[in-house]
Amino acid sequence: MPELPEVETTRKGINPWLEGRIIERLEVRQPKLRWPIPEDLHQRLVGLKLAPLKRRAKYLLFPLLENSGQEAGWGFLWHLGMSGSLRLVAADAPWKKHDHIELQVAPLAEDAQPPLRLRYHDPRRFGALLDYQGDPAEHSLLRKLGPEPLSDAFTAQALFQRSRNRKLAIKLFIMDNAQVVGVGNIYANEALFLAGIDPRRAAGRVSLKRYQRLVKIIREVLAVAIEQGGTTLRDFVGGDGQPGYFAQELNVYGRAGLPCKVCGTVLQEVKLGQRSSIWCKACQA
DNA sequence: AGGTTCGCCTGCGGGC
DNA sequence: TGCCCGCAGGCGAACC
Repeated sequence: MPELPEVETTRKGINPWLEGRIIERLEVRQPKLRWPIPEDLHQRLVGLKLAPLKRRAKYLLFPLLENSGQEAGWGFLWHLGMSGSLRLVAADAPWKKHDHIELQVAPLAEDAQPPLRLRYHDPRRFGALLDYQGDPAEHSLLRKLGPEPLSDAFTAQALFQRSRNRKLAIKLFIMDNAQVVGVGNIYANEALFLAGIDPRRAAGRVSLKRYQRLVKIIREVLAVAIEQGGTTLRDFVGGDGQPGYFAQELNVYGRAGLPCKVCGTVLQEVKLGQRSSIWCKACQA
């Protein structure tokens, strides 16, 4: 499932092929994603120009410009859900099962390559494609989001303060988008292992010192994953390469019942908020 | 308001 | 080989 590093890698990978181009066509074969794709979106998009793609949390943002280069005052956002991927394909690429959407842009004069199209593939259809008006940060889906994990606004101090008296498990606390965005199940498990914190521990019972360590680790893990994403997911053009997991070594995720890579103790598993949580009872407390 | 559960989906693996 | 079932999971919505 795309976590923040995959979304960021996608943004970097597809932006060079889209930025500055005029939208010629949006083909929606399956409008039923998590929310229906607005019916008239395809009509309203044609003729507008794509500004540089942005990202907020796991949302890809596509701000729009008038042909003149002036801001259009709106744009669209794209969430990949659990199984979504965006790839650039040749114009004659056959539609595969679960290919739902294609965006076609006009090439720039200086584009050497034949025009490519952005194809959205999403078997489980938990993704979303919606328009936003004005400032995307004001959109209802983005408005209440916490800080970006790689920004200065993400601090141990804030996490510590906001967690006081909270009984919620620390793992669920750091997965709460209001505290920090982009920490999905995989990274929550991995970060807590690296920080030596039991995922079940009440967020309010985690010391400032441990939050400092945790914040540092979340930053490092995500930064490394984005770097590696640049390697493993470099090819966004052609091919069949469904973006997979990061090359990064996983210590606990998917390893319940296997020995801890550090101490050999059998890794435990428990459900927290319906998501599997794996930890080492010897290394994490 | 904090905390918990549901529901949207398809692919996959296990049991028979 | 095929069928049924349970499970996975981001995250907003609905609930207590």
